[in-house]
Amino acid sequence: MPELPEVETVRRSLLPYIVGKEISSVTPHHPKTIRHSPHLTEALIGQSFTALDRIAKLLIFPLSSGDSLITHLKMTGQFFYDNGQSVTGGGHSMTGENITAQTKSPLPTLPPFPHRHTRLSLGFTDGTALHFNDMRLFGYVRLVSPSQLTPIVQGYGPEVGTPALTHDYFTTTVRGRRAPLKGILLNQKLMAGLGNIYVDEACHRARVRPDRRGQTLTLAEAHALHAACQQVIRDAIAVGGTTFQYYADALGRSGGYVDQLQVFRRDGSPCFACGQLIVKTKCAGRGTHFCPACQQ
DNA sequence: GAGAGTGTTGTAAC
DNA sequence: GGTTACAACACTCT
Repeated sequence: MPELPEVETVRRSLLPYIVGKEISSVTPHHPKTIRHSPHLTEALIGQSFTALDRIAKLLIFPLSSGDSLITHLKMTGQFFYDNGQSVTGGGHSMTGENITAQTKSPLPTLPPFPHRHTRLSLGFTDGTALHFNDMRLFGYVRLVSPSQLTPIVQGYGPEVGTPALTHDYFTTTVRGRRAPLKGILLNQKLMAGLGNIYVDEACHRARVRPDRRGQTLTLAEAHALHAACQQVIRDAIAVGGTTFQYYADALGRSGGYVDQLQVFRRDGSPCFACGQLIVKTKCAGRGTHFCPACQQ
C-alpha cells in the first residue's frame, strides 16, 4: 500500500528518532524479511544510522560503516518507533482501524512489540527500538554496499512531485507508448513514486481515463496529466499520505489524504464533480477507478 | 466455509 | 524493447 507520499511520511516521522543512535540488538522474527541479508545481525550491531533517505518507495538507512540498510514496505510494511514506554495491553491489532489520530492529534497508543506481524526489531543503546511490521511478508530489509546501492538507485526513473520529472520527459514518455496510462504511470523505471491510488487520482484530476493508451493523448492532455501527477503527490505528502487499512507513520498516525480521494475506492458513489457514479474496472492488472463522464 | 480480492514489484512469456 | 500475466503471502470481504 505505501506509495511515495506514505514512504516519505514514514521517513519524516522516523528521522528525528533514529539518526545517531547506536544499534545494540538485532532480532529477526521472520527469515523471509531478511532473505537478502541473512547475516544482518552481525553487520548491524554497534553501527548507527547517519541519515534516513528515500528514493521513490525505497527507504535508505545509511550506516556509520558506509553501507546502507534498504527497505521496501511493499503492500503492508510498517515501521514503528518504540520509545520504550509503550502502554501495554489493550490487544488492539495494528491493522489500522484503531489508528485514528491525525497529524496534529495526540499520538495513538501503540500495541506491545513485537507482535504477530513484527518481522524485525532493532534495539538502540538508549533503550528505544525500531520495529518492522509486515503482515504479508512481501517487504524486505537488505544490507547493501555503496557499489550495490548505486545501480538500485539508478534503476528508478525521475521522481514524481519533483522538478526532475520535467514536462518534456513526461510528455515524450507517455505519448511514446501504446500501453494504458495506468501501466505507464505505475512503471517505476519510467517515473518513480506513483502507485495504484495516486495514478487513479491523477487521471481524474487531468480528466483522462486510466485505460487510455499513452499514444492517444493530445499534448494538452499530457500537459494536464503531468501537472496532476506532480500536484497529487505533493498534496498527499502535505497531509501525511493515505490510510485505508495498513498504513501508519512511525508513530502510528494515519494519513489524511483519504478525505481528499475523488475516485479511488469510490466505485458506486457519485463523482464529486458531476454526480455520475464512479466505476471500477481492471486495467494493467490493477483495480482501476474513474468517472465515465468527467474523464475521456 | 470457500473463493475472490488486496495498496507492490520482479520475472517470464508473448 | 514493450506489454501483459502471474506469483509471492496473509489477511478481509462477499
